[in-house]
Amino acid sequence: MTRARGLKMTPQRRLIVEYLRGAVNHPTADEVFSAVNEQLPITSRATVYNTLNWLKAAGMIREVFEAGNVRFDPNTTNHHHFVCRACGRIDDVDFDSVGDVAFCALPGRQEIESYDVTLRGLCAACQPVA
Amino acid sequence: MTRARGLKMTPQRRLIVEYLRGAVNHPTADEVFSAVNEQLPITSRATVYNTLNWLKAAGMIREVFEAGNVRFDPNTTNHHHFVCRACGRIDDVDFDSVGDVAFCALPGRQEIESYDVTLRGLCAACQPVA
DNA sequence: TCTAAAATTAGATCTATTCTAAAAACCGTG
DNA sequence: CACGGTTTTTAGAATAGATCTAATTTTAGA
Ligand SMILES: [Mn+2]
Ligand SMILES: [Mn+2]
Ligand SMILES: [Zn+2]
Ligand SMILES: [Zn+2]
Repeated sequence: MTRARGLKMTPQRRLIVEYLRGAVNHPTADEVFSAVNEQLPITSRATVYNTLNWLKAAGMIREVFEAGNVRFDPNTTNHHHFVCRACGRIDDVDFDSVGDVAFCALPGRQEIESYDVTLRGLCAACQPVA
Repeated sequence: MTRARGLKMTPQRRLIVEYLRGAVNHPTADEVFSAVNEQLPITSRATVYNTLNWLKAAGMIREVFEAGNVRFDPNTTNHHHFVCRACGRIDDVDFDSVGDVAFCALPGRQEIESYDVTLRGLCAACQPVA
């Protein structure tokens, strides 16, 4: 996740990439900004946004949109998501955990290249107490 | 789609609801604002946003997030979406056009209540010319 | 070490949305 | 039909997320 592409390595970029590598919770840009600033307290928002955009363009992270928020996903493998309606957490769901989606009889002449499934419900922690 | 819920009917609300009823393209708030202002040129953004939020709270429209934009969906039936990667259009995909999604072996103890599928690719109009 | 190119910064700007307070419209009642 | 309390609308201010800018600093190769 750290290969350069005509880019220079800097402490800011290193921290952003490291934070994303460990992130399991689809952080927002602001969460990345806060985390990086705990280590390097003068890091600017512009650098965080620029770096996130470059990583995205380089295909090293993805964006996830949920509940009107833009979040970043360091997992670039083909996978799905589970969203808890109570706490809002977004968990990865392995591609193979969901059986092949069979789409047929689509109205137009679309060419389907990929798909993703969003499962919604209550996560384990938000389950009512029996 | 026009039932009141303790709300008064006004020309602005009527136009917003009518526009949404006919909308097939998941309009943004600004597109609703523009369309309504062609008929009633002094309608304010605040009214458009307020009305959209009420309709959403009343379950008469839904929100769709794609490419970082908030869009509104007058189709409240259970359905999926197709997103064209070239032109960005979002088409409804009937729930029955997609075979049942079988999810198994999920990591946690989530309770799945619903799911939706986003199909991605090229729409008919954006298909390369053979 | 030197230097050109690239990156960072603070703050300005832009865009989408919400908030606010005053004016206008609505509608049941007299 | 006019009244008056309540609801709604409006313009513009305020807020939040994201991008842009121009000046300064850093990087990394020679
Ligand atoms: Mn993910
Ligand atoms: Mn739809
Ligand atoms: Zn939860
Ligand atoms: Zn298209």
